[in-house]
Amino acid sequence: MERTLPALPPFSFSAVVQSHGWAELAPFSTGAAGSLTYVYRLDSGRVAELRVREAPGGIETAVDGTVDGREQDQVARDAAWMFGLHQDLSPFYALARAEPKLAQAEARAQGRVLRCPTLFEDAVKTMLTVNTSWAGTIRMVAALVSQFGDPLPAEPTRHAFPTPQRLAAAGEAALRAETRLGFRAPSVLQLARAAASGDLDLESLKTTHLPTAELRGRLLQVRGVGPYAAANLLMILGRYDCIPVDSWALKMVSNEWYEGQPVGPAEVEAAFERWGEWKGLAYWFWDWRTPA
DNA sequence: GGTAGACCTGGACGC
DNA sequence: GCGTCCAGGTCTACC
Repeated sequence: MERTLPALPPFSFSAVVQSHGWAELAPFSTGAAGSLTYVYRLDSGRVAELRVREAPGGIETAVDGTVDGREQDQVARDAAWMFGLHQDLSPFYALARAEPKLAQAEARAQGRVLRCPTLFEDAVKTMLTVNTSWAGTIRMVAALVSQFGDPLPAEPTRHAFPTPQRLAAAGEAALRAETRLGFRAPSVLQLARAAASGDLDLESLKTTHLPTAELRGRLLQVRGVGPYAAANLLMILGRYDCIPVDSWALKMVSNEWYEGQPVGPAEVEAAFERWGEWKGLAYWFWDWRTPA
């Protein structure tokens, strides 16, 4: 089944896919002609491959197999969320036009970041970016998906992202020894158990009207989510008041404004303070000087 | 409130 | 091939 979904302009399919490294993490993969595929577990329990590619003014989605009306609605809803089709970033572009380092943002339709269908999946993946190399994150996510995700019937070597219930049932020992999550295993397990039991309704945070500070506070209550991870999840939720300060951010800000001298999170915050509620986007899409 | 050290893995490096 | 060192963000104990 194929379907075209419109996006609020300006929109660029490739800008979303390339917005951060999420497209490199299972069960995403890049397909022919720049399309994006995602092994997808529908609410019905059926596992299918979702293929997304650019279409005039938006995206075209395709799902294999017979898709009933309820599944069609779910695919449209989730694809719109994943690509931020309804996001209005015009206030950010209005500010960015006056900043040479962001002057190309509107023309390139930069601003949307690729999301997973569920905040649970985004949260687990964010936890697995913590204190490791990007190669390590790719490895851990791939292991998690292949060991605990439901297989794609047409291609059983590919799997969907595991459900909270499936991960909750996995023991910490398995997550450490087999999936090699290391010290992140208890955090992932605790998050999965809270989501599976209903104690933590992560998905409701996608539509909450809570002030960002309060939302950030809730995210920080999750074990394994510190300032960096909370800011990253807030970006995914469309809240840009915080900057996900990691070692890369410290290095880039040091190079951009402090001639390579060591800086801390306070200097990173100060550098983008004037961007207010668009701070995170200004940081994310800044045209950084290449380190010497 | 601020700081130091542990957590865990994989990769780089030296021998 | 083996051992050592390092990068990476969060948590906890301690001051």
